[in-house]
Amino acid sequence: MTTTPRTSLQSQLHAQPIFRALKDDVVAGFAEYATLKREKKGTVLFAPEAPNEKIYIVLSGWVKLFRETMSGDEAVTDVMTTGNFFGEIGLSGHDPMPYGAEVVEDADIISLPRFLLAEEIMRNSLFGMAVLQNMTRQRMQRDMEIEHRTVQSAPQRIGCFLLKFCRDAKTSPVRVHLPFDKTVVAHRLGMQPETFSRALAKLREETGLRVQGATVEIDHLQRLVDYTCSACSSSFPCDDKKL
Amino acid sequence: MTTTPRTSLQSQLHAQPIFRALKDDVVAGFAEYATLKREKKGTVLFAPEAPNEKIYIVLSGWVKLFRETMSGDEAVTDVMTTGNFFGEIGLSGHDPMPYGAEVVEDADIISLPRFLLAEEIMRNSLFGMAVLQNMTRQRMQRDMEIEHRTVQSAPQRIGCFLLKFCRDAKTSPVRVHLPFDKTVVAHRLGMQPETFSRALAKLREETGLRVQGATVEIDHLQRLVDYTCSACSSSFPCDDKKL
DNA sequence: GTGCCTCATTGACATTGGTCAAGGTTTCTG
DNA sequence: CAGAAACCTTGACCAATGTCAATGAGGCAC
Repeated sequence: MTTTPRTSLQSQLHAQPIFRALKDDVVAGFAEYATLKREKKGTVLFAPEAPNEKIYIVLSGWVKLFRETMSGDEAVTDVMTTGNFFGEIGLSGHDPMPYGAEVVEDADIISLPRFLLAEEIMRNSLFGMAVLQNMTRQRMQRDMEIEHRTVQSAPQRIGCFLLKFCRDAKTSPVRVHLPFDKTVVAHRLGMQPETFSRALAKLREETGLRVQGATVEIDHLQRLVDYTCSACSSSFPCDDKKL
Repeated sequence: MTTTPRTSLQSQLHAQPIFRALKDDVVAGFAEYATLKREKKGTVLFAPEAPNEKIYIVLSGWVKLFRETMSGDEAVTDVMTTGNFFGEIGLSGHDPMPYGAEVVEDADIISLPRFLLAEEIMRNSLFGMAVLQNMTRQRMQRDMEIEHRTVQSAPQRIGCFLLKFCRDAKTSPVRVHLPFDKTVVAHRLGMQPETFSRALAKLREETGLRVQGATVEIDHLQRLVDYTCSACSSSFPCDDKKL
């Protein structure tokens, strides 16, 4: 709702991982066209199939990317947060977006016209390479996701999800706070909310963690790792760091 | 097994979609380092997690990309054919490959060192953009795949797979020949061979197609489309053309 | 604080797909 | 052509997940 002064916007932009290596004047140029907005939970940034000329950078909060069938079923392909960006830079012209984006937890989001990035990619191949690497990583994450949904059980997928928030903490007990609604987590993991609920209960029995609303306390990290990562190609501190 | 003369290799390279716009001398440079080999079904080009410095271009035949858990379960993320290439250009240095590649139908494959492409990307931003677009398309296909595996039933996924080979043919009846083993198709679609068998039988009842070994005759294309595409975000001639 | 609204859980049941085991078919090889 | 090997299908059974419906809990507005 609020639009911050240019200078602040510029420094926010420059702080972003993808833009960090860019020269000041380039980022300043971006800032000219950029907008920072605070978006509320539930806001749809763009619908699937809608034409869209912008790319979005998440400063805080969470945004889910999803696809939707005609019968109303939805598949969540990713949930983005601080430092992530999305919006199909590679797409030509007015092509419709292959997915939609909805804010699932109040978020600060910068948007800027796609063509600016495209221009800079053509001008600065180092930047182009960085964007390419980011896209490669996204593709790898999708591969991972396909693997998970094929070979992991529902409780294991939840375990895997929880472990992402335990990267640093090597020592149990760890306390994790679910960053968005359980319903969204469920869909993010490719299951129904009811299944999520039951699967979480099973995970609790199986690995001795405790659940209190959106807070999960993991007393025996190793037990969770053993239970979860046995059905995965990579193993625990599985660094799928996003750019 | 056979290594063809440079000149032929060069023209083969130049005929590839990604390289089409490159200058002759650049392609000639690639050809210096490239190798063309005929690979037999069953050959593993590289194992998951193995370090690998090459990228591969498929001239003919089929190659599956897959990930493997420690317990031996496997998830096929894609199956590549004529004109496709793979091999993680974005990856830095000696990083291990996030997937493995196995020939599933005798194939002619060109391989060339990854660094050549990386160099050309830095030199020629138009080429870089082409590679970026290719990677974007790959990411989009993965999104699609995630959607399919989430919202489509097994028979529908098979229907969708068959329809990919009916792009041109607008008029039933259409005859489709499965390009590789049913077992591989099954895993490509995220199901067990047994399930595939039964699901195909169901699809036959449901849409009136006929199956004879690896040959499928679709008498009522529209019926298949109706049955299949109702559970998908895009609809029939769904052009997910790969670069 | 009361009431409403959204989110979460639970139960009962249906459906789908996976697993194990056996038998059939095709293809390759000598 | 015979035999082997790989591939495919089928049956019986089971486990996992989805669906529908009802109930419960937490948070926000007034």
